[in-house]
Amino acid sequence: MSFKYFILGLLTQRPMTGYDIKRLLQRLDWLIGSPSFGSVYPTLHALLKDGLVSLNVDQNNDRPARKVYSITMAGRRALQEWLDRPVEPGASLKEFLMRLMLAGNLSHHGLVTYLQQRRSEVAAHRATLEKVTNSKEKTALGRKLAFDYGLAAAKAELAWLDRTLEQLS
Amino acid sequence: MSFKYFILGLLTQRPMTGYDIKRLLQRLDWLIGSPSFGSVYPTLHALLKDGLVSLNVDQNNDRPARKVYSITMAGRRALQEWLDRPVEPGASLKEFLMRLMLAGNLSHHGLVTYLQQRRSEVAAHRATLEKVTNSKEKTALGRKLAFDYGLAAAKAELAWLDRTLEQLS
DNA sequence: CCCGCCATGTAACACGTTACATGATTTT
DNA sequence: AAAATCATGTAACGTGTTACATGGCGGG
Repeated sequence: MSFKYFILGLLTQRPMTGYDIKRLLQRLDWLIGSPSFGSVYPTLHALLKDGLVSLNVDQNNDRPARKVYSITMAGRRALQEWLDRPVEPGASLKEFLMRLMLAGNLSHHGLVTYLQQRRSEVAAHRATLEKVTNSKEKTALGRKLAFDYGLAAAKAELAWLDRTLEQLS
Repeated sequence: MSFKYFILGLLTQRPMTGYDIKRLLQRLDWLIGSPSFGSVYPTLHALLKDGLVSLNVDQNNDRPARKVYSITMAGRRALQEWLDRPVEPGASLKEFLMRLMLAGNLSHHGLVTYLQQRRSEVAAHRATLEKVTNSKEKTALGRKLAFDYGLAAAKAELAWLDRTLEQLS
C-alpha cells in the first residue's frame, strides 16, 4: 500500500480525522490522486491496529463523534524507515510527489539526495526518448505525439529539478 | 478496465501475441505504465470472449504455439465508441497519454478537440495551483515543493499543447 | 551447461472504487 | 424546505500484481 505511508506522513503535520485527510487529499487530486472514503477509513483502521497511529475520540457535544488520529513513536519510526528506503527505479511520478510532499520529514541532505536520484532517472528516461525520437523509423502519429510529449515533460522536469536543487544550496 | 481498450487499440496497428503486447508496453513503462503478464493474458482472453479480437494459432514449427490476436470489426466499433466517449474531467495523465497514443484512430478534428479539451483542464489546474502558490499562507516545505512542481509541469504541458495544436493546423 | 529470452497460463493476494447505510449541522 | 457539508463505516466488486508452473531455443 502506498497511500498508507503517505497518510501516515500527513499525520506528522497535525492530528486529523479520516474526513480531514480525505479533504486534504482531495485538493491534491490532480497532483497525486486521492483515495476514496472507502479506502481512507480502512487504512486508518489498519494503521491503528499496527500501532502506528493512536486514536482519541472527540465526543464533547457534536453528535458524529470525530475520531482524531495522531501518529505514534512507532509510526514515526515506520515512516522514517519508509522514507529512507531507496525508491525502486521506475517509480511513478505519483510516488515521487508523495515522498516530495513529505520532505519536511527529511534532512536537507536527504532531500537533496532524493532529488538527485530523481534527476538521474529522468535524465536516463530523456536519453531513451531522444534516441527513439531521433531514429527515423516510420512511426505512427499517436506514438510520435506521445513520445514528443514525454520528451517535453522530461525536459521540463529536469529544468525544475536543477532550479530547485540550486535553490536548496 | 482501462488497459483493455488500450490493448485493443494497439491491435489496430498490427496483430500481436500477448508477449508482443507486453514487450511493446514495456517500452512505454515510464510514460504509461505497463501491466504484467498476469494481466495481459487474461485481458486478451476477455477481449476474445467478447468477440472484440480474433485468434489464430501459429503452430508451424516452433513449439510454444504463438497465439496471434487480431482486432475484429466489433472490436473496432467498441474502440471507436471508447475513443468518442468524452474523457471524464480529472482523468489522469496516464489516461490522456493512452488515448493520445491511439491518435491514429481519430480524425484530425477529433484529435484537435481532444487536445483542446485537455488544454482547458490543464489551464484550470494551473489557475488553481497559482492561487494556492500566491497566497502567502505558511506552507510546509514539502507542500510548497510539490505545488511548485505541479505548476511547472502544468506550464510545460500547456506550452506543449499549444505548440502541438499549432503544428496540427 | 547455464542463462536469458521467447511464450503461455493460473491462483492468491493487494489495493482501491462504488454503492450503500446512517445521521447531524450549516448554508441557501 | 432542500441541499450541501460534516462524519463514519461496510460489502461487493474491479483491476492489477506476485508468485508459481511449464517448456523450447539460442548464445556465451
